[in-house]
Amino acid sequence: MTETKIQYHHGDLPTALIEAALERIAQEGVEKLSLRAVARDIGVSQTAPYRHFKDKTHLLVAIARQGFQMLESQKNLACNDSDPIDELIEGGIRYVNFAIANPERYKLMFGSKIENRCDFEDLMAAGLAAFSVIYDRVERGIAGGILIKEDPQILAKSCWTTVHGISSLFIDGYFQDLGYNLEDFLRKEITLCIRGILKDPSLLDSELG
Amino acid sequence: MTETKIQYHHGDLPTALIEAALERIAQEGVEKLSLRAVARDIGVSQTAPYRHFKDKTHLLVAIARQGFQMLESQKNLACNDSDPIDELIEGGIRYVNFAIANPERYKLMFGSKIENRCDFEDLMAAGLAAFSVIYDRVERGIAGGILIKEDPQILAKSCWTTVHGISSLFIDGYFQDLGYNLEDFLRKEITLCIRGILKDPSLLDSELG
DNA sequence: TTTTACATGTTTACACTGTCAACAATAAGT
DNA sequence: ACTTATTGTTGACAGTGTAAACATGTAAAA
Repeated sequence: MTETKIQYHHGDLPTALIEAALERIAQEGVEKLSLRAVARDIGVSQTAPYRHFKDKTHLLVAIARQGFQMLESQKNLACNDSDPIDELIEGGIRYVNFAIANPERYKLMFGSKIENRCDFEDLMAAGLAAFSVIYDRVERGIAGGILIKEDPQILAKSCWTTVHGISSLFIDGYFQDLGYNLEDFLRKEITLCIRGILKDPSLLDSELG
Repeated sequence: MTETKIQYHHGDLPTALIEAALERIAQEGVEKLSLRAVARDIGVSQTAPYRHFKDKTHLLVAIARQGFQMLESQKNLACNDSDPIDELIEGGIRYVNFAIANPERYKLMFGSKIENRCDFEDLMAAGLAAFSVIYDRVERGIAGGILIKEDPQILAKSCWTTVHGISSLFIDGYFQDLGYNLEDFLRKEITLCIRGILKDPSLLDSELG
């Protein structure tokens, strides 16, 4: 008996807006997203969104923040692996796979579409929370004597740099013709990064040519 | 005797457009750039640009392509250094410095502002030409037995990933509070990357804690 | 229960954008 | 000199983000 009557009050417009925006973003790219079009999709007036989001940017920020939370849980998935090296590598692969599976969302999370992203504290916080998954693992790796004795900030940023760099170059089309199966390519690249921060890099010699 | 008469024909509108656009981009960001505003700056009608660029995107592509050429020459600067390891590290530092010095331009070169960048063959070619500077050095490094015996594509992409990842995270504000002097930070990060592809990583032990 | 206040919608309007079509002035080629 | 191509201009259209004023439901206060 779910009547689909047209009612003045939508019920949950904020989440409806986010979902509709996500659909459009996935379909036609972040760059061409129009707030009015999203409102049209839901069947609501063009200014209705402004009751829930201060402006277009704030809607985008909400979507981006959600993305960081997804990213965080993706990386946490690989946690039950006992080997810290494997843990880092598998987490990295998961990261890049998320980015490639949700390219437009990823662009939104990092690209320049959100102007002055630094002003959105909760967004930055979500980004750093996702980062802290890497940080914690690296810290344990150092404590366990597996990684070199360096500032964990430095090592963790090295890892983040690698997965973000791969994701973003891939999405931008610069890694188009790899000549490799994607999974193999990722594994190699991420392994090289980890090799760089390993106390005994020869541990990974078996993985490389 | 340079008369500043208002003349119907501008003389060199294409480069004037690029320069004015660059100025605006640097000042207020790629995202808010308006073609009409650029035309206004030069004192030309709003549709004049269309005689020289098919549309707004084509102007942006021209600017981005120019950026890749600058990047290429920046990296080539560090070429007279005989030590291939130093060469790679110094080139990398130069890369990131360029990106940080020209953040909005860098965003344009990689961000999603140019839709379907893959369709612009010359743009992609300029990007790959810049990449080939890295590639060549890596190839020599492998031949000289300094880097591990792997597909140079893999190793070169590892380097590119690192410098691009650092640049882009830095520009996006995620590397805000480093706790380090920028130069030191860069050197450490890039050194870690190179360490990962070195046949004998202990060569760089003196550089790290 | 009635009334009042508030949250959530809508309509209208404005300034701005990218870009097209039609027209005008200059420069180049015969 | 006459024609043609190049490079400008004006005017228009559809689309955008968003502010202001107004309308409608809903929840709390009387």
